[in-house]
Amino acid sequence: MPNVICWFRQDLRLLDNPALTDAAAAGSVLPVYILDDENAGEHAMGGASRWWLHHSLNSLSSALGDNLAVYQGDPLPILQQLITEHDISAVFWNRCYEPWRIDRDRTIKETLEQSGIEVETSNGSLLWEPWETVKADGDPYRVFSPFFRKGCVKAHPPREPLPKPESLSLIKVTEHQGVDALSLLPTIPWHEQFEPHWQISESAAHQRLQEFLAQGIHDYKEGRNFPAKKNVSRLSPSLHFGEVSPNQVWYAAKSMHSGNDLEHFLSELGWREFSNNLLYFFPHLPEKNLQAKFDAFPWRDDAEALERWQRGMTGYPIVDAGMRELWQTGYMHNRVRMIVGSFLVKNLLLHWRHGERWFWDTLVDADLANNSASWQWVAGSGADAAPYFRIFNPITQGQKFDPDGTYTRHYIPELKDVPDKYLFNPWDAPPAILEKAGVELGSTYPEPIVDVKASRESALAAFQSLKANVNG
DNA sequence: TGAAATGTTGGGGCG
DNA sequence: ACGCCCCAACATTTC
Repeated sequence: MPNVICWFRQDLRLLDNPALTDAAAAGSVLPVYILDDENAGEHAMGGASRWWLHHSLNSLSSALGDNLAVYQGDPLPILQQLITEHDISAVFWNRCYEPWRIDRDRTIKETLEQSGIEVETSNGSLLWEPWETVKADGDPYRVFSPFFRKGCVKAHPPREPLPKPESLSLIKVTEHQGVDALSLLPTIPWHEQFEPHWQISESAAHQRLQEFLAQGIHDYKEGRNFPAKKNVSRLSPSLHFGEVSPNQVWYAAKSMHSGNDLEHFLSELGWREFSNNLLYFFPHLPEKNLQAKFDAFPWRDDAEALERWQRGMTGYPIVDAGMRELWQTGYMHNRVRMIVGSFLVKNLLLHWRHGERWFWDTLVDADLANNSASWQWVAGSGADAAPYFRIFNPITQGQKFDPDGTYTRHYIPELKDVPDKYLFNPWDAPPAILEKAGVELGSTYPEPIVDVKASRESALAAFQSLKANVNG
């Protein structure tokens, strides 16, 4: 049996792992993980993601009998050294789709092949790879619905999940760094509050999936809008790191359900595909407006407002609840992501990149494709984006989607005794009611940072000026 | 995967 | 019985 490497990246699982399956069939497998901050540049993993990765790597290594060889640095020389030391004849990995990884991996593949090493790459992370989903004329889709219906679902069914490799003969390496040496945990114990909210392993991801399919998916279409309800899957971090594959989720959901709730859930997987598709064809998506006319947008520069938004101190309870959920759990419910995003961009008039950067650092599910595509969607500068005039009102959004205040009061305990009627606009409450609730605006909870009505109007004016610039 | 302004309709109170 | 006004409840338009 030849010796081969299985290079784990965003596929930290044993089931439905094409690269691992192929490697196991080819020979004795040296399983490797390499933390690469060198090639990532400004897209190096954020803090919350590193915390997740720390636990996920420990789980994976333990599932491999503590045989995962862990390194840090530029992967090419590390792989070359391993190839020499262990007489490796082939390297297997599942493809990643961030521009910097594509460039890096292309170089690695070419270099290794030139030195006579076999390199085999597979699709382990997407239902449809970007180059499969182009329009008839070869251009990529820019609108979600036709992309998903025609480009994806109609084209061909996703690959069916693979079982765990039948036999897996592992090569033991003792001189690697180990997970702890990667120093993935924050030095300030910010992450300790994450712990109660997450179980991080391949089997935990499957448990989460099964629980969602048994319960949360019922009424998904409506219930997913309510952050206090348990109608969202919360699988995003596991999909990002690959503890579960989209193929496994896709087929498990289809085998158990049908109808509207299923269709809407599958289309959320579709948005993940769409984001990856956009990033692939528009590699500057994380930095540059997809619609160039937004380059002229008169963003404000206001460090204090940004910090109040980050800390959940804007004085708008539904916004602050979301931002505090993010800080405390590494996650935010999707409805609330849209609300806080709209607030940053359209009420505070701060550049969407500030939001993108903050989410990148604080989300356990931070994903370059999803994060940048979604921020551009919110800002209106992206593909198939929310039109610029779609500005969420944080008061009515709160009243609509957290009607009894369960979610908001959980994250904003200082407002827990404010009656529903004033929970989302406490400044309108009669002084006696605030006093009774133990609230003193400006002291126990902030005054609103901006007036929604006025800031909405200046946002519309700003977008209007953009239009004028383009037309003349 | 909006919100606000404006328009329309229809029931009820009232002279 | 009738017109008029008010206003809620929708519907449409506009940003």
